[in-house]
Amino acid sequence: MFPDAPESSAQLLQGLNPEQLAAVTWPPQSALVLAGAGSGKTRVLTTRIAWLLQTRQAGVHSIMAVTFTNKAAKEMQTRLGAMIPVNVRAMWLGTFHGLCHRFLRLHHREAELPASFQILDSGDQLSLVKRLLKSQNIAEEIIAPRSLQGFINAQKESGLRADKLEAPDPHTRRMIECYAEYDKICRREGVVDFAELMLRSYEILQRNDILRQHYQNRFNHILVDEFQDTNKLQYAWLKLMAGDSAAVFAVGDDDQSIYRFRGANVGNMTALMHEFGIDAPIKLEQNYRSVGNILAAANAVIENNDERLGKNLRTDAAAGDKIRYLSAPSDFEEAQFIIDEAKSLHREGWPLSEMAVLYRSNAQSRVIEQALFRAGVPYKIYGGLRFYERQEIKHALAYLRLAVNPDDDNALLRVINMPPRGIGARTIENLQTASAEQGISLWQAACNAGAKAAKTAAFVRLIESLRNQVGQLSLPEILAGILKDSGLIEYYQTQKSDHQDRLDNLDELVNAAIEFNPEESNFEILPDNIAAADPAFPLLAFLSNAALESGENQAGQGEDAIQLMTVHASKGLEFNVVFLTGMEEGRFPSEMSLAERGGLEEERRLMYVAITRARKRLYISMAQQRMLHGQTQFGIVSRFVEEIPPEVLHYLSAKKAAFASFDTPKPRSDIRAAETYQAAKTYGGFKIGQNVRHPKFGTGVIIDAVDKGESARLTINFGKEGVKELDTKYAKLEAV
DNA sequence: CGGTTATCGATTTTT
DNA sequence: TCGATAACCG
Repeated sequence: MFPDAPESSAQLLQGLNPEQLAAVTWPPQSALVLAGAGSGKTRVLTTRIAWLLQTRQAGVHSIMAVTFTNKAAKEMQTRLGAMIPVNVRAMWLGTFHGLCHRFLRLHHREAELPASFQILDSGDQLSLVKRLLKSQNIAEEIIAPRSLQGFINAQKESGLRADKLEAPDPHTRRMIECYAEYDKICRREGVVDFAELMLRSYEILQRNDILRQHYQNRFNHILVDEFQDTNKLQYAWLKLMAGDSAAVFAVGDDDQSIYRFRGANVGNMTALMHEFGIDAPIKLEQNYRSVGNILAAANAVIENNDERLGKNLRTDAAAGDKIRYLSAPSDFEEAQFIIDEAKSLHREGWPLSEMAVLYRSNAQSRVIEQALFRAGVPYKIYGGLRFYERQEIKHALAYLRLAVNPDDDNALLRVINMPPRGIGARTIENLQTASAEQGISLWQAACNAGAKAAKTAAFVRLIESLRNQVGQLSLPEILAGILKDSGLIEYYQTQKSDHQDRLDNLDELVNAAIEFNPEESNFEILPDNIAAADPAFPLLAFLSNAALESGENQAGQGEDAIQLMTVHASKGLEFNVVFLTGMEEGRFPSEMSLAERGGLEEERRLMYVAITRARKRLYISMAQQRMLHGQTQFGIVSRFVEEIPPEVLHYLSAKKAAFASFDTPKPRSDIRAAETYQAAKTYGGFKIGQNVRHPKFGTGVIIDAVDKGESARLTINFGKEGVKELDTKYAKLEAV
């Protein structure tokens, strides 16, 4: 089946540098590959799999490859397919959650789950939590739904069930009780949240010797991408899957660990080394992406972090352009600058799609977006609400879920009165009381109540007839049918606003159903897979897919547009031109992160990620004045900019611009002009928003002032030195 | 029941 | 500022 092994494997390894070659052809032992940004990480990972297969050291069935995102999994799959003729689908290649899902479908009996179990996405999870709090009569002020949701997920991701938890205080005790109740509801309704997919799989492996041994025998090679992002539970799961014999080949970069806030544990990297007998990591330090000056900046910034495994990127590329830095008078002018620059680069022939505007938080995108819109420059924003999160899509899917499992209370509540069919809060409350009293699902309660309540009975009939179609009609037929029969389409047609978008999305959903191929989903198609024989199989597969896939694989591609996204969202991407915006103390590094232990270092890693996205040209900008949350905020330049060696920076009219704006404030064309003017009042010769220098504290910005006649009391933000209150009578302040 | 007003709060996010 | 969510009234 394979071409002659030695020859073709030489071809496979062609063009790898010595570090990469060492990693790819590492003996069948565990390894940690420290792969810097742009060092060919994905290539190493995929080539190693291809090499293992081609040299027959491993068969497809004995390899597991894990990623975090569907995108990364898909990319590995395609790249692997291009390298070597192999049935990649037979391999366990996918996301942590995708593989756990597959595992639970295969072993749903051991997992004590119904064959038709459904996956809750975070929105579903939140509504379940809210429902639970209401039923327990716990006010939102006592326990916020989101905090309970976070609590439950955090516990699950540490591998802890409610009965294992100890309460240090009464408040936590209530949370633990809610956690226990939450799991009970999930079991009753046959639903599983994201963290549960992992935890349940882990527990089965732990408790079931036969299964554990089966998988430990099966997988000889476990390859993990973005290992620095794994959480405690994922690491424990990997350990169980690996057992004593499998070689874990983990690729990651501790300098790009930016997801601690959602449970990622960089400590897993050193833990892996200790527990899997790895003496030293393999370092990939040759960077193939960025020009010298950009790399120098990245290295210089990240060197300020203490807790590192140690790694320094190098490149053969020329120094290239210097990093262009602009201190703009306002967010408005910062945006304008970016647009002018992007337009001129575009005229020079750079595609817009090769330019990215990065910001720390989503709220910062608005100014830039508006400016782009006015200038007529096409742009694409990442990170809006996803296709499968839209309400009309969730409504439609809820009907499908009821078709598969009517006991899914979440789904029932979502659509029992959507479109409005006269079943109001009162009726629903009655159903909920009945369900709680008799320990039955809302659906069963609705069936019982049918005789008395005509409207409820009509809904029950609607769902019944839907259920009868399962196995009779095809998935798209069922979907299109229920959209019509339920009145959902008609409802949106009669709505005044944003109806067309929603109708288009529903059409899109039907299209997705037509094109959906269950065999390509997360299910492993095996002759003995009971799920695959179920008449509801296409529906189940489609729904699982919708929950696990964000669904913006091909959305809006084609047009040449500037890419707007948060720094987080940019991880893993690269662009010829990057505009790194909003580089102000308090925004980046974010004020909130400074309060957390290790927060500053994580922000710095984020900065490192941002810088290393750029191939050829990097712009860094800050706004001395920014409109945020309806208020004008004054800021000074981020300490991270000051960590960049001056010799790789090129200053663009920074100080001139600063003076110009405050000495001669020009009326701005938008409504905010009035507020801009207010900042021009002087206090002891200084103005709010002005930059000043203090002999001891350095440079700062005046954020507030109280006039005291002769002198003034100024509140000044000195960045690293903190916020000080100084009197102009005593403090030696000079304007900058 | 369903639309309208008031209130709150606000990094980062994948599955 | 703006958006989501909750109480409120017709």
